[in-house]
Amino acid sequence: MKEALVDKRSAALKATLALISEQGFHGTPMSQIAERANIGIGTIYRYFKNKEDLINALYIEVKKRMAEHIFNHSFKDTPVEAQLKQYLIQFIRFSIEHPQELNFTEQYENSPLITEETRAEAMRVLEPLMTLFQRAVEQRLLKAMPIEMLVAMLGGSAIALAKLYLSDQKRLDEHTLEAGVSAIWDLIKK
Amino acid sequence: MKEALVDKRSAALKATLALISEQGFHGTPMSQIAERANIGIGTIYRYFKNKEDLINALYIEVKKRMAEHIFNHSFKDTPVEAQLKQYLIQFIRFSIEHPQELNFTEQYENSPLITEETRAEAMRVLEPLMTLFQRAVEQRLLKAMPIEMLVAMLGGSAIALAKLYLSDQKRLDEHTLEAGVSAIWDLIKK
DNA sequence: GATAACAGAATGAACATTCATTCCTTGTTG
DNA sequence: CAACAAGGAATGAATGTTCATTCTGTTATC
Repeated sequence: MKEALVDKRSAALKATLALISEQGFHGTPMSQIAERANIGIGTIYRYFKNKEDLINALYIEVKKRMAEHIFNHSFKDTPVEAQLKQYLIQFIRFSIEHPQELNFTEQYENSPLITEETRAEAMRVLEPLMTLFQRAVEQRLLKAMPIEMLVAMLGGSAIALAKLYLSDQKRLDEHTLEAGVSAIWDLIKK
Repeated sequence: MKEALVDKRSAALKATLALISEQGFHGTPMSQIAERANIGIGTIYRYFKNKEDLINALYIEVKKRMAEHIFNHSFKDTPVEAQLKQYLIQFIRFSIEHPQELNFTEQYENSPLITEETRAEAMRVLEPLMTLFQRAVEQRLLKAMPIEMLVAMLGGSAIALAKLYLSDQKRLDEHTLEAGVSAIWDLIKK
């Protein structure tokens, strides 16, 4: 029965996400994950080598879901500026609609648990964004500085914006969101 | 003997900072902290109620040191734009010269260990920055959006910039730093 | 010699992981 | 079709380790 296999594995991942986003890595024992997922502790070890492996798999999965959302909800072949703004808006929307995901990834990326390899793997799912940046550079739309610097600052401010509207669960209306995204464009545009 | 008291207490804090910034909270047992600080485990408990208290105290101390650096290395009563840019430059300088501090605070701020109260306390040390923002608003220099949003995005991009130059320990020359800071000003300026 | 500082061994709780056992599905045989 | 195997999936109690905290004895200071 293939069904159950997929079921239990993803139940474990789902429980892990919910618990870690609230309690952190070390606040959430495997026993609690099993309980929340309605599976046995041993079952988790059928699908993941150990706790580290579980968390890593979750991280990659979440990153993929995020990237998928962003790129699937944006029209293609739009002028660079409009395209990038769409990406930003979709990223922030996703983050606000999926607080656990943002919480978890931020925790993990800022912890020493994450490996360079995993970081690189996560970078890879953002490839369309990097391609867009290349286009922007070719069209001389961006400030004259190292591209990683522009990407880093853009990412940092977008995440900060999303986090702000998660903590104060102030409503982020469409207009304010657009204003924020425009500001971020000003950050990188020539 | 007040001397030794200060000595051992700060030795504990120093060791905690170094170890946690490399190994994370849960990768660093109290025993290791004691060893590194050349003190007994029991001694740590003379100065801190428990591990949580130790980490919290360290966090506040680091934040204070950071704020002190920023505000002491900036001239006062300068026009808003120049003043803010100075703050940003000093923040990034401090972060690059004190990688452990940035690592540690980022870890802590993104973990569920930190309390709202501690967050508020940390905010308080940045009071001069908030005052400057108020001045900027009065002079209508900033984009028309909630001030917390501007602060958040500014902080996010500055931290991202500092982190970038920590990971790739690429040299961040004066010129590039200025360019980055100028970009961040564009992010918030009207 | 009294008081405070210090040290590190002892304690006990918590936890990740293992593994012997049970359960369930599917296939096989008469 | 009923009875029965076989094999993989699932389980959770048991294990061994790690670690925060406490306790007890020692050393320094006045």
